[in-house]
Amino acid sequence: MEPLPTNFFAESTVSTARHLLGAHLVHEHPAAGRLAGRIVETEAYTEDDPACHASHLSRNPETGTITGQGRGRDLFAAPGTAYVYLIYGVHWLLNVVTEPEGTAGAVLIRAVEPMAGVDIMQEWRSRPTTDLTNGPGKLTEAFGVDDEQHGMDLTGPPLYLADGEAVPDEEVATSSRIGITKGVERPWRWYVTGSSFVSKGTPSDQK
DNA sequence: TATATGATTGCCT
DNA sequence: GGCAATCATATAG
Repeated sequence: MEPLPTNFFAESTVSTARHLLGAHLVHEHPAAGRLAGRIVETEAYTEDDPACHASHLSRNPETGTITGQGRGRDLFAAPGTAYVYLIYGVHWLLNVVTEPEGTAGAVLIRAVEPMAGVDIMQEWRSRPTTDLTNGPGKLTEAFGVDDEQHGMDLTGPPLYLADGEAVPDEEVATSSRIGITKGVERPWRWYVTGSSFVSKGTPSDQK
């Protein structure tokens, strides 16, 4: 199980999100040891996407200067960089920055299937196994991820993405993204059908 | 400067 | 099913 290389994340955000299904999220935690899970749900956010944190920013192609302030600036970082942010003042969400440096984009890791360190995850979350990592805010708690990991390179330890068995198209479904109010029509959520670790959210284009 | 909102979750009725 | 938690950032004034 090898770490995914930087160029894996340099391709388009949308295809990266699709191909991240089946890959592994690994955290070699300094205190708790090795935590790992198989990715079963992702979402894509791109530079021209109204739902993206970088949507209100712009970049001068000549100078590379980014106009505007805030966390979205970090979406222009090098591919494979961790983008971790606080949502609702309560939960941390983990993204992987995509596209070449200077172009904004990221894939949100929404759900994983626990593979290693389940006992630790259970200790930290005190919930049933199937409710440990089946949501973006849940898996960061289970993996011990917060703003300490923001900006880290995810192509090597301690926190990284590793290859896994590819998920065939027959086992992959798409939908609109969950919990957003802008860019609702874009079908940029991918998940593994039949996995009991996919999040329970409702796609934003549904009632 | 002030107010509203969000890539969510879990507890309460 | 309803809603509070809790804060960074966006947007209004």
